This record gives sequence, structure tokens and C-alpha cells, in this order.
Amino acid sequence: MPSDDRRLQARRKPRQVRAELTRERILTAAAHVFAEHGYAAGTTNRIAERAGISIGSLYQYFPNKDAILAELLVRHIDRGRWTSADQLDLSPGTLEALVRALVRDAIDNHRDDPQLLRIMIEQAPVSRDLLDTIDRHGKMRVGQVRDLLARHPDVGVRDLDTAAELIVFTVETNTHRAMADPRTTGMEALENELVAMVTRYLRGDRPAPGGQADVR
Amino acid sequence: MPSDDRRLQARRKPRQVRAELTRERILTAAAHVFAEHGYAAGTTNRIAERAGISIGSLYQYFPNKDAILAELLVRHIDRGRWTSADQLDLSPGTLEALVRALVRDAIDNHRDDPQLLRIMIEQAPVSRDLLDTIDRHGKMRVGQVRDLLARHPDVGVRDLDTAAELIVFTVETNTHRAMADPRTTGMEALENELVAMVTRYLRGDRPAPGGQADVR
DNA sequence: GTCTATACAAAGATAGAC
DNA sequence: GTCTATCTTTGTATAGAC
Repeated sequence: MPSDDRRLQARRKPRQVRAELTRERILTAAAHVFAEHGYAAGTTNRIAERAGISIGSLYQYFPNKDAILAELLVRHIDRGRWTSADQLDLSPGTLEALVRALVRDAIDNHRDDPQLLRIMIEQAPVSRDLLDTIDRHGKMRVGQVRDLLARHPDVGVRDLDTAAELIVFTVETNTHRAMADPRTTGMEALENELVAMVTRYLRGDRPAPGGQADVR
Repeated sequence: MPSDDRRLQARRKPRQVRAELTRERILTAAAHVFAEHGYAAGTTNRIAERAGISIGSLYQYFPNKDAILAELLVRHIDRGRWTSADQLDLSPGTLEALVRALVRDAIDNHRDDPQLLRIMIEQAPVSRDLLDTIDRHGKMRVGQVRDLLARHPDVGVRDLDTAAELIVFTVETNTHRAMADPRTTGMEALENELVAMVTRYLRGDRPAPGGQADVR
């Protein structure tokens, strides 16, 4: 018995950490495979292959394919909290600076899979529960922006709710498009135009506050 | 023989029209099924069921599932030619009027399936050929808008190419979002905000031309 | 022309050896 | 813990009766 214990001890692999590592590799592989092939064509076999393990091993870490996507989604949501939310709140700079921060934030958040996942939930069987979570998260972001707009003195639009939705969606989706487009060389051009569009929109019909009129 | 002919004549069903009608029903059903379930989960069985025919009959009208999507796509492209392209070109009204026409056009074109199809091609095995056609079509629309912008005196942005892409995509995608959102009651709010955003963007940093400065 | 029944293929998931 | 081999399910597509 004691000898048995010792053998077990000696042979024991670092279960927790190594298992966790394998889980990560599977998730990373899945993210890439889903991104490349879509959810349906992103088969578990392909995921296992890319992760460098067998299909059998994969199923030791996840009960089924949907669970992999679900995990991917919740992580994305958790990670997606606004890195700059507080920062933005505290810096009462120009309206343009605020907008630029929003755009930059969107670009940054798109580094490791943007709304690729948003597209995915349209074709994947996501649980009602998870869908609600995603929805809540989206609404939260819109709400944050709405509040930001409400507080800024230079904002001149009336319908803040519609404006916030419009802005969040437009910035996010345009960022995604540009990143997905192989022709895109740099993000500067888009960032500038996006900032310009949103800023001028938010200022309202009035010219720049305090600006000297450039009548021609 | 003559009697045979008469019987055939008497029994002859209106093949052309009826067959064409069935084809339409299949396509309509497919559009709805794809929209609801996505391409992968939008099975031929479901399509047949929704069309009110059997799976066997479906395959008498289309050689395979992909062909159904392909037909759907080409029709969308054909139908999608700008109804108002000439009209827009000929009416040198205000910039806002031009933008509003663009937005209205997008809304109208979204009645019977917008870029639901665009999303679909990301998960469906579309032929390279068809993909190119779609791409050409998109570029054409962007080019049209670019030219329209170039000609209008009130447009004050420098990077017309980026601006045209940004506008076309933003208008199209926001329209789609609003229509897909069950909370949406009417399209007026979005239309107005969209028009406001794009118009102010296009005017550039200058105040409205000839406008008296509203300095506060 | 339309149906039912079924062949065939592909992908998800499991069993059991090592 | 990981693998290979295999079962099961599901969806596309066809065959043949009516």
C-alpha cells in the first residue's frame, strides 16, 4: 500500500495546470477554426487536429461542440469589459478625444476576435441563457455610452438612446469590416473618418462651439 | 393515337406556370428558413416542409441545396440595382436630400432580405464565381456613391474612397440591424439619425455653407 | 409530378485499449 | 490521459411506387 502511494505520487502529472493548458489550446484552436470555417464547417475533428490532440481527448475536456463555443463566448464577454470605461469617464476632454477613445477601444477589443462571435451566434445553437447574457452585455455598453454622451456639454443630439445604439454598433461593425478586409493596410484612415463622422454627428447641427464661422 | 392526344391535351396541367410557382414557393421558403436557422441548420427537409412539398419534389426543381442559395443570391443582386441611381444623379438638391435618398433606398432594398445573404456567404459554400459577382456588385455601389459625392458641391471630406465605403456599409448594416431587432417599432428614428450623421460627416468641419454662425 | 422509403456521407460522440 | 476504432445521428440526395 505505501509503495503504491509512492508510485502514484512519483508518476503524478501536474494535472491541474496541464489540463488547464490543454483546455486553453483547445479553445485557441477552436477560435481559429471557427473564424476560418464558420461554426458548422468548424468540425471538432479540425479543432482537435489544430490543437494537436486526438478527438477523444478533446471530449475529455468538453462535453460537446456547443460547450466549446459557449466557453469562447463567455470569455469574450468577460474580457470585453471596457478597459477604458473609468478612464473615459474621468477625462472631460474634447468631444473628439472622447470619440477617439471609443474608437480606439473598439479596435483594441477586436484584436483577438471581435464580433466574429456575434456572427457566430447567428448560425450556432446558442442557449437562450447565453444569448440573454450577450444581449445584456451589449445593452450595458450602449448604456455606458449613452451616459457619457449625456454628460458631455458639446453633445447636441436629442435622441440619446438611438444615438448611442447607432454609434456603438457603427463603430464596432466598421472596425470589424476593416479588419476582415484583406485590402486594409492600416487602421488609421478608418479611425480618422470614423472619429470625424461620429464627432460631427454628436455636435449636432451647430458649428463647432466657440468656433469662428468659416463662411464662404 | 388521336384519342391519346386528346387525353393528354385534356389532362395537361399548366406545366410552365405551375412549375414556376412551385419554384417560387421553394425559394421563398428557403429564404425564410435560412434567415431563421442559418445555412447549415436550414436543412432541405425544413425548406420542403415550409414550402408544403416533399423532399423528393424539392429535388425535382433544384439539383442540390447550394443551388437554392445561389439562385437566392443572384436574384438579390439583380433586384438590388439602384432603383434611384438615375434619379439621384439628376436631382442636384441639398446634400441632406441626397443622403436621405440613399438611406431610403437601403431601407427599401431590405424589405425582402438584406444582407442576411451577406452573412450567409460567410458560412455557405458559395462558388468563387458567384463570390466575385457579389464583390463586383458591392464595389459598383460604392463607386456610384463615390461619384455622387465627388460631384456634390457641399461635400467637404477629403478621402472620398474611404468615405464612400464607410457610408455605404454603415447605412446598409444599420438598416439591417434595426430591421432584425424585434424592438424596432418604426424606421423613422433610425432614418433621421442616420441621415443626420452621414450628412454632417460629409459636410466636413465647416458649418453649413452660407449659414450664419450659431456661436454661443 | 408528387410521394415515401432509403441509400450515402459527414460529423458528433463514445468505448475500450494502452 | 491519450489514442484508435466505431457507434449514432443527421442531413443530402436518389429510387421507385403511385
